[in-house]
Amino acid sequence: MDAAIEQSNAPSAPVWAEELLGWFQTEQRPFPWRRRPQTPFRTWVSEVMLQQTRAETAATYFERFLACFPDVSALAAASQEEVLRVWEGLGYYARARNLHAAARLVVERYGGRLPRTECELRKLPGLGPYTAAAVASLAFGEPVPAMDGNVLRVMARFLALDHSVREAGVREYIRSVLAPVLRNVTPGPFNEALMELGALVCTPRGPRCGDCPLRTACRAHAEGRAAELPVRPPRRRIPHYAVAVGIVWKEGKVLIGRRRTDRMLGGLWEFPGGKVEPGESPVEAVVREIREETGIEVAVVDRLCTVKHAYTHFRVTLTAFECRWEAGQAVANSADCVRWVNPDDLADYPFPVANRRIIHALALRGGRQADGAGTCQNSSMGAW
DNA sequence: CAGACGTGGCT
DNA sequence: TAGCCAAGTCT
Repeated sequence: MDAAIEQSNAPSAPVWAEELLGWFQTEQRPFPWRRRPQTPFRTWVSEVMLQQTRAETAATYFERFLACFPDVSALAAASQEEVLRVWEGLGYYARARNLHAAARLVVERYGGRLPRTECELRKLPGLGPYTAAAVASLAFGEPVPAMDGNVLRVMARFLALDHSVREAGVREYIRSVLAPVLRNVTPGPFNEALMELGALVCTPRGPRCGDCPLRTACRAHAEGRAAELPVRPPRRRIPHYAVAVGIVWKEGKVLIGRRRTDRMLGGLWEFPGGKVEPGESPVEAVVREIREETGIEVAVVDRLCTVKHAYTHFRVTLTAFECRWEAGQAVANSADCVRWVNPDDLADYPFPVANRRIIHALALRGGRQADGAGTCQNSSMGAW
């Protein structure tokens, strides 16, 4: 027909974008952050929780977190420790520390109101390229693409890109494709729809192209290689460490230390201990590590449990020993601070999951370690 | 820019 | 079992 007439119309969204929005309307999952009230704060919290985290996992934490901290003011008024306690088990604890710090900034600098633009949001700690765009578009309707792992994968297939989406140039290209579309759709739902499509249909492995609203426009599908894209870099092998930790008893209390905030698991508490060095037994290691870390002398009384745990870039086998304080005053040589606490109060402190398992084993064992009670009678000690 | 940074689920 | 993966950010 007459192309000139078509061009004279106001720009409209491509057909595939409308198909996507229609699909999202019927197929989206009912997550708590999609229910009312949809405040910017709730959107922000959900986006941070969803970083590198399954939506089902984030959902359970989301409800509890919002019950504890219903708005920016409540979060800003809380202590970092309270926030970490609620975040415990969700991982990537820098997210919680940054979220808390950002809430305080919002109260101090923005009168308790979240900034409304991607550009301003980007200045807050914990809001990177993705989250700033996500909050700006979902909460405030700014027409900017929110490009998370789902969107990058969907678009790498949609456009049949042969280069890794980790390359900055590839991301910029995808942005250049999406940016004009965003101006002709409702930005929030469109961004959410693209992510939901990646989560439900255009999955990393075994994409369900038969159910995809974009299949007629998808280049990878047309070429029969949706499952082969996007190209992935090879994974590195991760090391495995043996770690020994001590539950050190003194006058009915046990010793814990808080990890420095700039380290892994920063701000969380843990039992003292450390890596078992080559040629060293776990018992020798725990005595040495506790001496180095806290300055006290301990004697190993019993083995409590062994916990295997996989972190992102290494694995550990943790062996926990019950120990008796022998001499010295505990000081924080490597920790942020150390504290003797009643074992019943361990529930009040944020601990990493591996340490929480040790606490669980301690509770199952029952009883208390009386001072001076318990000697190293276990005949299997030599095997440790 | 590559590596650090958690955890649980699935294969 | 061990690896891969899940709505990234920071340095």
